Amino acid sequence: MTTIKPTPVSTATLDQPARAPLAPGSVRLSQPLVERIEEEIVTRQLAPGARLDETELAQRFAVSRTPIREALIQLASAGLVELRPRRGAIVAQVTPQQLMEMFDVMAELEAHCGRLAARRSTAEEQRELLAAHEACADSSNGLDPDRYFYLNERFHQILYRMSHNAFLEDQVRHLQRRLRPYRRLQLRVRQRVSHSFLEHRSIVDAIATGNEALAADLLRSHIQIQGERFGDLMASL
Amino acid sequence: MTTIKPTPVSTATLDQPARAPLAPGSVRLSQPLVERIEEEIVTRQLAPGARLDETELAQRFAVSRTPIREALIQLASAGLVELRPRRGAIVAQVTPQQLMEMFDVMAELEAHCGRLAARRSTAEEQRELLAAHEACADSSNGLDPDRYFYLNERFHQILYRMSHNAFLEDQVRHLQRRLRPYRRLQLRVRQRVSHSFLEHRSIVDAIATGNEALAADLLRSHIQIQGERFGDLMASL
DNA sequence: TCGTCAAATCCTGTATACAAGAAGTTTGAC
DNA sequence: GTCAAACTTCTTGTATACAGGATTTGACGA
Repeated sequence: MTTIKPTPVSTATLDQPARAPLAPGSVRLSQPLVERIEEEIVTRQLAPGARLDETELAQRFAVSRTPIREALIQLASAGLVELRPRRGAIVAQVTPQQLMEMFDVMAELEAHCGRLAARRSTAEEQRELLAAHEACADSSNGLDPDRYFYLNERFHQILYRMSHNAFLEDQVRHLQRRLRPYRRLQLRVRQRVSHSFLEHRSIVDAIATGNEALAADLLRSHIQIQGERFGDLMASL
Repeated sequence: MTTIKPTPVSTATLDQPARAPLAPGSVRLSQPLVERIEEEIVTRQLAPGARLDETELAQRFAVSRTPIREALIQLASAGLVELRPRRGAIVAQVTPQQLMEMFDVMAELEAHCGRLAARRSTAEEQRELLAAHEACADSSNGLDPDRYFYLNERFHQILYRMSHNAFLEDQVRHLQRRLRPYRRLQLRVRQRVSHSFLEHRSIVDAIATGNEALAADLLRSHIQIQGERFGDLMASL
């Protein structure tokens, strides 16, 4: 796995990335509906544990039960919904334990992205990453965490692409999305935004200088902080 | 992430593991049907690129199109099937490039399992792993690769559990299943079985002595070999 | 002979109907 | 008054019907 991918040129936007054809969970089928429900789960409009009545959802979204069921199955596959046979669907309840486990895997995957990015990324991509980092500067004072959250997500997504491993990119993006509400809360912890911004700087440098081990370690720590400082996070819920 | 999980006691069998409630893709809904189709895909009865006609499948499995559709959506979420809107489903075509990418991620995840196992596993679990390794001995001469394949899978699954990270265990098991047909082929490469067996021995030792870095490195190499020596594998197709 | 266009056919996506199981309620007995 | 059992109601899981888009087939023209 040391060869450089021939065609790193991706025209995908960050909001609608060109996914690999095998992208897990990227079922392009009545996608708007899935995304609408997903949005309500991610934003906590539909709280964890809430029952997802098929008939009720069907009425609310003005469709029949069939597409609702199919959407719920997709969301269950993504881990956002729990399907209890013959007893209906509920919004998945994530325990602190599970959350820590997920952050742990996330840290490992991002670390690997960093390692591969340091090994394979082009100068052009590195400039792009730096630009994304610098774009965060204005909102790194912690006054507008939502804006920083968005730009931070952008920064990481560029990093994923730089791994030149579309499968890895897809897996880590899925996890990023799934952890979204918790990452968002995390940024409200005191000083987290400014620290995050500083850490990004070192990450950019490590990748630019091709320091694979350092890039991996920095990214692992960068993500793990969110998992370890977990008391703060749970307290803010 | 250095704390040890309090309850490592798992009564799950290897064939039907007790999955975490958030287990991605573990939608327990008409599961037999999903598994039957999955089996045909994994065993190449349904070859990559083959059209999956809903009506035809419905007739063949003696159900209506509805459960078939729901099964296909689940399989698409798992990456085994590609759903092309309004144009039907086909068995996912995995390019060598994608396969290498998947093996790369697999190597990283298994390496992390090894690291965590070295850190957290109990003496009891380590004995279990050793037993699973020793059970491979009889079929490590390469004369019965299918039997070794099964025992090898068992060995790795015990390892996953030893990470004490149910989410990681689930993710890596999914990938293991998805790469199954290719791993199977890999074992037919000359000397691979005997080498694999020897590598397991070092892995067991590294974990037993709590050497996290070594366990991770050994496992990474152990898996990467399968991805890297891919030329041999493709030639055998 | 090959390419193009059109009609017919097929298949998917969605709605709806129905049956079976789960949950909730009421009634009866102790 | 409390507990249990049976009944009612609700919800899920599956079958089926139908509409609209995709594909295929056939004919016509270059």
